[in-house]
Amino acid sequence: MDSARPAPRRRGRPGHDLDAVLAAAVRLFNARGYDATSMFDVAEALGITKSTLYHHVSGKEQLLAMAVDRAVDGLFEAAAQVRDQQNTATVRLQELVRRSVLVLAERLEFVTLLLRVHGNSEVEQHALARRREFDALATDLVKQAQAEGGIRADVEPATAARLLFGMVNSLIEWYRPERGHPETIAATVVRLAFDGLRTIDTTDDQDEQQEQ
Amino acid sequence: MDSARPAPRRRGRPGHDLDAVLAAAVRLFNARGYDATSMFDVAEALGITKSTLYHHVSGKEQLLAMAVDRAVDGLFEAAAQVRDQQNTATVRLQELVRRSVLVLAERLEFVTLLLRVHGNSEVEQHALARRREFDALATDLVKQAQAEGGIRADVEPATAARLLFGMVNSLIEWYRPERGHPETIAATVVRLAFDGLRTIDTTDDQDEQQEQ
DNA sequence: GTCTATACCTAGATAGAC
DNA sequence: GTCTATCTAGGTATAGAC
Repeated sequence: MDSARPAPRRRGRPGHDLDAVLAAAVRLFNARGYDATSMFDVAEALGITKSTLYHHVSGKEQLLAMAVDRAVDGLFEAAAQVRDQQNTATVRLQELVRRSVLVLAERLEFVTLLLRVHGNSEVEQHALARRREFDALATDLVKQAQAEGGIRADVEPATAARLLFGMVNSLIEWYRPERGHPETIAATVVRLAFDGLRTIDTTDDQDEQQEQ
Repeated sequence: MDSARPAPRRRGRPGHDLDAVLAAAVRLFNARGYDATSMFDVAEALGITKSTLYHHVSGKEQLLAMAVDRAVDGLFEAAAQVRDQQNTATVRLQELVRRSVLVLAERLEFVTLLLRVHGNSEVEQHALARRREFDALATDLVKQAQAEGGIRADVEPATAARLLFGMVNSLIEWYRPERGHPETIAATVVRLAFDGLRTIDTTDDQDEQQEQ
């Protein structure tokens, strides 16, 4: 469930389990790009040969598929949790942003890979389709929030949604676990997105924590 | 100076000029990724053979270098224009955001390529270094704006700058010329970033245009 | 300025021994 | 589960004729 470094290694003796292989692959895919990373590179990072790597996985694409699935699943779990809430659309939109940030932070490497997919294969096209699904869902929530008067209506819903989640997604470029708790950064993103950068005079949000 | 489609073709008779070659290459690099695009693909898009392509350019990396240079140059020109203004840091930050959006929109394909570089070669590392320079410059402006009380000080300058320009940069994922004038989208980004999504009661900004 | 032909290399993936 | 050896496809780049 986690992409942590130490590699749990379940039972096989000296062997690497699938999670360890995936973690090493995804790390390289993100650092150099999927296409620029060879199966030799992945094998080398694990201290094994290419052939041994192929004993663990069916091919390069399988690694990509597993990674983007973990990212997509996380995002849709967040969306499902938000959908089942009994709040206003505006609050649910805030919640979706917050939970999206948490997913990004906790599955950072998987989401990073997802957001860089081009559509060059069936696997990549499927990933893009699910991303579009998520975008549509977010846009719809923005539309509802505008209709109930919770957020400004002078911006196209699709535009607002894309800028909003563009800000969220930009986290993959610089967020690292050392830079603070996911919950803290999530709160910062929500605050900035909804209240803006400008100095606020009337503070209706009392938890003014200095970030990090 | 522009990356327009029709390809000026200066003098050589049936020949392609460098700008046309670059435009075709960059379009493919963005659509499939730099590494996933072969020189054959570029040649095919131009209706010539690989060898002929190599008559025009020294190699694949030269195409990448030219593209990212156009992007970087645009961003630093914007930064230089802002630096020479006699405004408050807050207004200059707004101006940097606005002009950055304009550069993104006008050099969309070049900037897209720039923002996807990994650092796999000298060319890419140089591009990354210049991006970091721009980030530092933006962070500094945020710090100044906070010091003069123009924007909220309860967020780390580096965090605010990265989220702010993360929103700006996310434009490359969805902005297309058909979606509206660059100036319009730039105004929307500035409004959203500085005033937030939340409904505003007191409108101190009178140009409330419905976007697109 | 464009072509055909090709050198040279690295990629993904497999065979089969241990 | 891991290895060495190898197949095959496709990549960048060049030589040299027209």
